[in-house]
Amino acid sequence: MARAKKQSPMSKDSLLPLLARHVLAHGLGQASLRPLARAAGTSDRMLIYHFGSKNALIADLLSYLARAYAAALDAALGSARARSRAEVIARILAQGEVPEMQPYTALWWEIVAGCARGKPGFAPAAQAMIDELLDWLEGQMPADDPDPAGGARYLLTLIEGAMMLAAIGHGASARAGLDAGLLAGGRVPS
Amino acid sequence: MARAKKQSPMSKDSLLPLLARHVLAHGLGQASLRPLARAAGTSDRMLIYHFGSKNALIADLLSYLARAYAAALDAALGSARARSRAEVIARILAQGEVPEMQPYTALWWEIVAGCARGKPGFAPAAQAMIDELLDWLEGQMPADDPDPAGGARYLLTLIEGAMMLAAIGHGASARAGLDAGLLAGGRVPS
DNA sequence: AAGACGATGTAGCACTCGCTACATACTTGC
DNA sequence: GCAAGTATGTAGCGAGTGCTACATCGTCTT
Repeated sequence: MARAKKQSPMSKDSLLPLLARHVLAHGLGQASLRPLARAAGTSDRMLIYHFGSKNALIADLLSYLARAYAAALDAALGSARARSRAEVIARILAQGEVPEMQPYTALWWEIVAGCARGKPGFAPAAQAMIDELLDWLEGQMPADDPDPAGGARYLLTLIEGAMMLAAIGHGASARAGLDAGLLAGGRVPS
Repeated sequence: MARAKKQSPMSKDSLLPLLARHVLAHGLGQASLRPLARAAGTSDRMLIYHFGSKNALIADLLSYLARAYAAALDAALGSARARSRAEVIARILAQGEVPEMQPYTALWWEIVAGCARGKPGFAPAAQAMIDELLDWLEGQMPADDPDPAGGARYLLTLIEGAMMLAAIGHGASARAGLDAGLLAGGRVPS
């Protein structure tokens, strides 16, 4: 009755971390079966065997990556409230510089592009990752913020815009925009 | 001396619009030589002949698309100043709904993903498109805006963040964020 | 012990990829 | 008219794609 059967040393659960490591390093565009299999120490045959098809593998992988991203966020970010919205932004943008987060940001735009083209499995993963970030933002909002929920979404919008501009080499515009929007204080016209 | 030689009916200039139409419809991911050639009424052989390599073709194509995007923006957008920053955002987001602009937004995220992976030719095209949008935004800023340049960059950041959230199906968060950020008027904490 | 069954390797299929070699037009300069 | 060069078609190469057929190996049940 002891269910402690040796079990195969290879399963979805043991494969996914290795596959994730590979796509974080090399991107989803290069994620074809044979390179993935090599990275996981197995064969394309086995990947199909375990996941059924490449599409299913990618969907499982994205879902795993969303969970891994959540774990990385939890591990790397504090949960103390900030004193101002500007400080919330500063914290998350500083976080974007941390080396272990950069593969996620590189991968992120491939996921967004996949969403825009309607690829299956992409939208749920993207939404899960944004949900996670939004949760963290809400927890960071200053205690005296007049609208923590709306403010968190406002900051989320700014953050993602700034990350996109940074990705294409327009980071200076993003910084100027954040300064103009956040540091203008009460003088921001509607 | 009459330079009106018949000239070949096929050249980069005549091919690029047809190639652009194809990638706008089907995405950069499906942009391999044979489908592109079919869309342009020629052969892969001829594409290589005219552009030298696929990389060069993509680079030329992205540069052409950036110019086409600028032309589409000019044609579709007015140049009258808005009365408020919120109105500027409303105009550009309404523009995003216009059918002839949607292929560009779908393509946009593939370009961003290419930038994030350092693909050659992607960053200049992305920067050109953002420069164009930024120019238009600066021209739209209200006459009484205290900081038109910074404000335009601020709005650009918000717009791109909102478009990204919309692309992944998180448009509601983006709308809530814009409302919280722009409609709060002078009560926005810094 | 025998058979069933899950796990894995090997080989390969039909296809697409970017690109090239070669042959052939067609136009142009003399 | 003829050589030269430019433009185009055909065929194919070697590599990579997702995926499958088949054989095998090992464990587990009975």
